[in-house]
Amino acid sequence: MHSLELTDVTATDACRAPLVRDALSADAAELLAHKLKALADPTRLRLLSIVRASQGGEACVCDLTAPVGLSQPTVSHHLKVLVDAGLLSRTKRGTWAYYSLVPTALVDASDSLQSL
Amino acid sequence: MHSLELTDVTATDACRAPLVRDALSADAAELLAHKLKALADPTRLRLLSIVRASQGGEACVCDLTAPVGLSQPTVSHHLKVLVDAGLLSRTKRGTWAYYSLVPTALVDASDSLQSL
DNA sequence: CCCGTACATTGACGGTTGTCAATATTCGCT
DNA sequence: AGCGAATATTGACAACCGTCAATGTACGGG
Repeated sequence: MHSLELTDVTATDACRAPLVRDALSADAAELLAHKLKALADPTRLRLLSIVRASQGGEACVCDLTAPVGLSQPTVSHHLKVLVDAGLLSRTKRGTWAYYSLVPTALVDASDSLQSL
Repeated sequence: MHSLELTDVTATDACRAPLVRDALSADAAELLAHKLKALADPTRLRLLSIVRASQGGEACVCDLTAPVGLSQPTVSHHLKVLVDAGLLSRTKRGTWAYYSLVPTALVDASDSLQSL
């Protein structure tokens, strides 16, 4: 009845801890890391937070430079990074560019983290 | 009775979107960014995932180098980053160093993200 | 006591990143 | 048409980051 006793082995003297369930694939890791990299900067976190806290859930660049205390090109750069990562969306009205949160983006990233 | 009408202003022709609630402080942003920076790397995400998926919730360095395909010093470096960020804990047993997830660390980071 | 094994640390090197000044672009207004 | 304001893009530079080879450290077994 005990035909396949091939399992185990490797156990005794070494470390070899087998996986109980499968881990993140290299591709999935690369993808998630890219999104997290966009979030892993204090300035960008504040920009996201300010946009989220703004009336109507949107803000233009001129609203954002003063609070973070950085030059306009730098702020534009950070906003571009956030847009490219799918966290912010950009709408141009007249001369102004309004940025707002992509609805489920933060929750999605957050979920990916918990189910690592 | 209406002695200080100095407020408002700035409203009409410009963008000036007022904040509905307060945004992340610079200090809080710096703190969260530090933790996210530790997470924002594909190799470190995979290391976390493998540790989590390992039997007993722990793994030693020799279990981790092969799956990620990097040199032992590099893996040790990444593990140190994760420990310093409070995401992993290290226990030495004999010659081996066992790494395991800090219980609520991932959930905490995840919560911080959602309540940006 | 010495050897081998598991892991950490150091030093070096190329690639990436955050920042700004300068410049370009786009749009509304007169 | 032309000007000014809001934003984007470019180029440059210093700082940081991921990686490895080489070396150091600590532990267990003969």
